[in-house]
Amino acid sequence: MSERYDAQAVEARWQAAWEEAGLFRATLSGARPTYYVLEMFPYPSGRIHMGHVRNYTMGDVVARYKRARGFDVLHPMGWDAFGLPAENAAFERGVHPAEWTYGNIATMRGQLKMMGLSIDWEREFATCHPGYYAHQQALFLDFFEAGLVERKEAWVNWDPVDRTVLANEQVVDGRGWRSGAPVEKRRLAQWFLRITRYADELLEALDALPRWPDKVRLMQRNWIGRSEGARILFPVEGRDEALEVFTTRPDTLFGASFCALSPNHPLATALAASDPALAAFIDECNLAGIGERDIEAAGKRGHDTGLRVRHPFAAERTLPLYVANFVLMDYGTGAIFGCPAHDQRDLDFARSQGLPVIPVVCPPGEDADAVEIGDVAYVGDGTAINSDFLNGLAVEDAKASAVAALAERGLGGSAVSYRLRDWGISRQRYWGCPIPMVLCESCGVVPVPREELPVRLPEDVTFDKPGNPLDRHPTWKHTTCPRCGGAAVRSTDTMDTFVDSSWYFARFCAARADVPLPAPEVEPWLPVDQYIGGIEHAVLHLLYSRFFTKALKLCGHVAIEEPFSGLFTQGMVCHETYRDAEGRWYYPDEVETRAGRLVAREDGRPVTAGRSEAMSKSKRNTVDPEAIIEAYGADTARLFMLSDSPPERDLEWTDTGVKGAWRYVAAFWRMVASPPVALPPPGAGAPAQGTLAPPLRALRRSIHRTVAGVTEDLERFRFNRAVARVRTLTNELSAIEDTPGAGPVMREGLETAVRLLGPIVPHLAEEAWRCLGHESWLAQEPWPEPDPALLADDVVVVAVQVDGRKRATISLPADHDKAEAEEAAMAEGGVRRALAGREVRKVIVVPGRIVNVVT
RNA sequence: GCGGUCGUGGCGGAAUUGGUAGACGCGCUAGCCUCAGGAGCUAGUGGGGGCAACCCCGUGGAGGUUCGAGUCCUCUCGACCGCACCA
Repeated sequence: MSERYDAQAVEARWQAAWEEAGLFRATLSGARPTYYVLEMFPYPSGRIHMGHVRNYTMGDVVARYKRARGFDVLHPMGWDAFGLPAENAAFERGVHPAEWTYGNIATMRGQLKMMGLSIDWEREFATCHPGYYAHQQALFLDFFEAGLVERKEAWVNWDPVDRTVLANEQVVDGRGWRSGAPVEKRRLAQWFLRITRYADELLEALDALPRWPDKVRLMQRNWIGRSEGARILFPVEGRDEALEVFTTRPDTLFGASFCALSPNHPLATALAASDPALAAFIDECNLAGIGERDIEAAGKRGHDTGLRVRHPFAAERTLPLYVANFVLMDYGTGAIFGCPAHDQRDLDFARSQGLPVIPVVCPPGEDADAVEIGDVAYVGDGTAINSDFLNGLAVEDAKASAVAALAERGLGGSAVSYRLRDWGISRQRYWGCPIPMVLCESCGVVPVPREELPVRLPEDVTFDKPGNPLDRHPTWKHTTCPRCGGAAVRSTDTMDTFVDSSWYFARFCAARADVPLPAPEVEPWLPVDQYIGGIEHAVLHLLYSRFFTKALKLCGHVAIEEPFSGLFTQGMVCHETYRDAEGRWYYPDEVETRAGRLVAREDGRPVTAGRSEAMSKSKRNTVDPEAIIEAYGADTARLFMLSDSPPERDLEWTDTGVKGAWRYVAAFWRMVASPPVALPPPGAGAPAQGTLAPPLRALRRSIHRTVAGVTEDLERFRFNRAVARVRTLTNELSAIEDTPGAGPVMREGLETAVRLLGPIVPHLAEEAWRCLGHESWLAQEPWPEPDPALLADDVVVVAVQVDGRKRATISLPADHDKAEAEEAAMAEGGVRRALAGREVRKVIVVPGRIVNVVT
């Protein structure tokens, strides 16, 4: 008996050998087709987690599989290395963000290498390195020149204690996450990328991404939120201006009973200057929490400006103009007309203000005179009533007529509005890519000359005070204006880290090039053939990358339309949670079972197991990948990651499941190291089917069917099924009898299984390949091809039903006809018994599938 | 509220896409073996009935279409996810 499989030694040996041989270097042979597989690169938080293991295992399976299929494969890795946690570490522990980040990268690189990933490490980069962000600044200038960059005032979350702008996710219950101070809405000058310019393109191109999950495309569609409607002008009484409003329901215009402005609408601001009560109301709205819950709690409130606007279709009709808390400034025009009868929000507001409710759409089949609106607005289809020239028209026709009439009067026309807003990329932080712009008192906004790039982050910064270290650095921001030569200041904003991740996929094609994206190196690889990552990036990262690709194309950097032609979103890795009576969380390795009860390992206090949830530090339900790899080896971890659940679904991490994966690894090794039958030497070729005994013939068919099945499963990302198939084959091989001819079949079976396992458990497979007497790299061996002649059985088993219930199975030649099947079915005892005393009315025969006898 | 996904043994899941439900694995049961290991081997394992051959029930629930439904349709219950005053 051979000794136990020593995963750690085997894995370390092959990892070193692969690296030394440079097997995974991505090269453009020109002769083979290219394939670019990419997993979302990690944030260097400190250590890899199980989500990374799952993500990178899947990507590695694809990379190794495609290599075996004859592709030149690009499979790179890098680091999404800018971001706030590095600054928090600096603030809390006094370590410089760069030092913290590069230290984490070193640790995590080592951990990833332990996984045996077939990555081209020569292309590795970190986005915080000037060699990367220098090019990002150049791209920013290109975008600026192309008119895609804009500096404008925007409402932001301002933390008055930390003196910084906060992202929405850093505002918890209306307070800054670190200072705890109530966040204010402030208007500040910010840098924006004009993603809205591409709103329609980004929307329409979703249809050209068939290899993206429907769910993601739908989420992006909703995020862009295109809606068609009308722009309407309401002349303001006593003022020489008109209020512009966007609506999707111009057909309900005759039901209007008020207009309302957002608290931040310019007209509201202007009116507030001479109306202290209004000013107070607006302040109140801006101070109120920005969370939806807060708004819900506040209810619909408004302040009557005293102004009245004229109805565009009936000059004699005027409507009150309010400022209302529920009107959003960043959607449409920041002002609405309210038709309470057919919009729930307007109805709520109208009821609270005592405004009239005029039904103007009659639901189908109802009497126009009897239409009444209670507490629920009618938003459905119907026929226009109480609407002058629109009366009798269906909703869609009424919309068209209303728009035409508005255009005729010069009081509006059709319009499209989007939920998508321009991308504010300014962050008042240190650890990010500096925005290469200078602000000059006389010249305004001036780009930094290209020869001065990169604008480097200063290293001598302090984090002991709140606010932006770049802004308070003694010298860094002071510079001269590139245009007039006068004193000027640099923009002290850095870029949102989503900018960094919006083009890294392209940079991997030419990671060290001295221009951002040299076409000869970049074009053969792009777009990414298969992108893999978490669903949490369904909108932002993936939408920004799509926008960036269009912008890069506009500026001549790439020729592609879309960054990722295939996208796969994997599920999360979950684990049970453990808490004691006081609500304290415990890590899985801090609890154990004693006398059938879960207790804390340390003090034996009882612990209850809660539901399985996504692994997170806060719930302490994480399992450290490195510990698993040290205990069982990377192959076991990889196998488990793939085998227990479909990849798009959440995976429940269980210790027993991991042990099961380990058992398979060890058992497979045992079978290869000491096979149950003697193997002929390698290279003898496939055994001749005709000479074999029936069980060996069947086994060979099974081998070739497994190849076909696993191939299809891998192509379709059904890794769990692929694993199940190889396990089935392994079970069959281990049951082989020592009969004449068994040796060659066993060799064929083992070699096939090893090749099929290559992408999944690469170290075990490589070791087994050598053990079987080969001297080549399994990692470079071609994928097996099934023999088509062996895919079809010569005998098939067909179920026989009587009135739809299975009564027997019959064996038939594979090429049987209907009559044959019917005859065999009728002869079957179970069928005859079930038919006793009944009259056969019909027999349905689907050859190879089923016989159904109907009585 | 709007949009979406999903409900299959004790558990994770499979089912040639309308054709033998429960592959593969975990767990469990019984037995064997042993240099007592993170073992290994054999058999069994949806529920119920029967000595047995077999029979009945069974894919969240209720209907429907069909020779035939886990799969399609309608309603319903439940879980999860995304968006959320988007005019």
